[in-house]
Amino acid sequence: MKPNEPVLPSRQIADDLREEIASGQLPPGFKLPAVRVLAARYGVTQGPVLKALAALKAEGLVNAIHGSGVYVREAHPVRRLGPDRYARHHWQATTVEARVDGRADSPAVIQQGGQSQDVRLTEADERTAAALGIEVGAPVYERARVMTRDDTPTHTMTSYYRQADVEGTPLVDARPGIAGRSGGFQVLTDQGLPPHQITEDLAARMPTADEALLLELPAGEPVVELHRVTRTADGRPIEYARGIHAASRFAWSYTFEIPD
Amino acid sequence: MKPNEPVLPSRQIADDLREEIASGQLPPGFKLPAVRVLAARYGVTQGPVLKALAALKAEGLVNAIHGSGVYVREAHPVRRLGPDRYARHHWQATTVEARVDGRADSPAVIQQGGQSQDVRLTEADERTAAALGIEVGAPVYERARVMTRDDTPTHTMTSYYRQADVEGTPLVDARPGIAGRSGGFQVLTDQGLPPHQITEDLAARMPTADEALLLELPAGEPVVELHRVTRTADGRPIEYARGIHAASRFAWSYTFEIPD
DNA sequence: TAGTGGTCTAGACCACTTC
DNA sequence: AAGTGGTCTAGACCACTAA
Repeated sequence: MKPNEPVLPSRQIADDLREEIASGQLPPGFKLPAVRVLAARYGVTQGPVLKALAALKAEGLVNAIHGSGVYVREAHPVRRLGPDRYARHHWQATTVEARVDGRADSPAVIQQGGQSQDVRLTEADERTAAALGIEVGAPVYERARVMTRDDTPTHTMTSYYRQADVEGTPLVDARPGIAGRSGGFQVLTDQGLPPHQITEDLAARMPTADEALLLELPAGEPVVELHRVTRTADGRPIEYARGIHAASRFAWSYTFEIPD
Repeated sequence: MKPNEPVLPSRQIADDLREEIASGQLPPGFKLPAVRVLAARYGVTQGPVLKALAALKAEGLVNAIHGSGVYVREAHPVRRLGPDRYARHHWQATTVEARVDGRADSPAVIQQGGQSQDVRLTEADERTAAALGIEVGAPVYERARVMTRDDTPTHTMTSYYRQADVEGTPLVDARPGIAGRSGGFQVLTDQGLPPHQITEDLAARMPTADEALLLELPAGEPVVELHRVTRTADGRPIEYARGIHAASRFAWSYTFEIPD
């Protein structure tokens, strides 16, 4: 028993607001009372109120816009990622066309979301080398993408390929729209390296400052780091990719048989 | 260009400490200078220093112990979870014995970690019912466990079974140690319901207050919520489980073939 | 320009740990 | 008892937003 739990104002304020948000009394998009108003209501100074709001921001419940107000956050739909997203019929037929119109929001490209692309030749770091079965420092093509949905970034995905595997293909054409959205698999197939098997490694953590900025993450939103190694039927690695996902926007699903 | 980025003391302090931790200058377990010392060093009051420390705590980099000091957090070893952990040879042979000695730390049971167990008969909620293919409110056995490693809890795992599937088996014996560690699969096999296929759904988020308390999570540590449905070879669901994992202690790995 | 979120000072006070 | 993290007051000030 803790009979004399002291009532911390900042804690009380946070709890009250959390409750009002959960109950729908403060619906998404709703503007909270001003800091000074809340302070007066609870008979405290600004400090504790700001502390309470910081906690709610850390929980991703509210979103403060500087000179404007504090708003209840809109809930984002969760996208469920299963093996189906790699299904052959998604990319098999898709001839890789050169969309050189440059419109980043070209409907054919974005398909429920856009992406930027940045291709460069670089050297394999330790993990990339291990995944692709090459030596550290060997030349690899890096294809960095930032995926967007509803005009806000949802995740990054940076792929690495052995230089020889993709040299001269549309994949290493830096123009935006080229080989977007799984086009990579089609290109590899054209190169005689059809993808067959995928290994995905997942881990969750808090974002670095850079990641939080890039993905426009609210304070207190974790990320999921995903590492993917794609291999041909005979086990040869052809792509290593690592992505950072805003955790609240995704769920992963895997089905497998129990091994012996 | 932002030439005149103002230097916020709290930001500066956090950045400096973060850098010193990353560089190993402040190794894990090391005690940081006292709040008042840092304040004097930077020529500020306690406020900004506490704010900086709050940020580091939120990132999981440091751990404050009240009257004692602020310490650089120890890194825990990461356990990699692949399908192998369900392999038959792990539980097939393991005859389910009744370990009624009551010693929770009996070596045969803990096997690199302990677990508590709590069994009760309850009613299926919506998700459980959907997973097990039964009606909402139907009776199910709930087997709640808290897994421990190095004397600190790492994750919870709560399984649900149709009442008829496990009635009278060691699984529903609440005595600790009974049917621990995957013993559930052996029991189901004995019941003529050998597990064959598993579907796992994962999502990451910040913990609720309850979860943070139960798992002794430091501020700023996310959790991974895992839902598992186990089925027999003919697709009949026999177990639904949901677990909460301390994110920093696990990584998940899945390998699958690209579908058509 | 008025109202907003946000940072900060200077100091008081409390709770906890360590010696 | 001394030192620690942590919350709070009262008020100043700044940066941003909206009308």
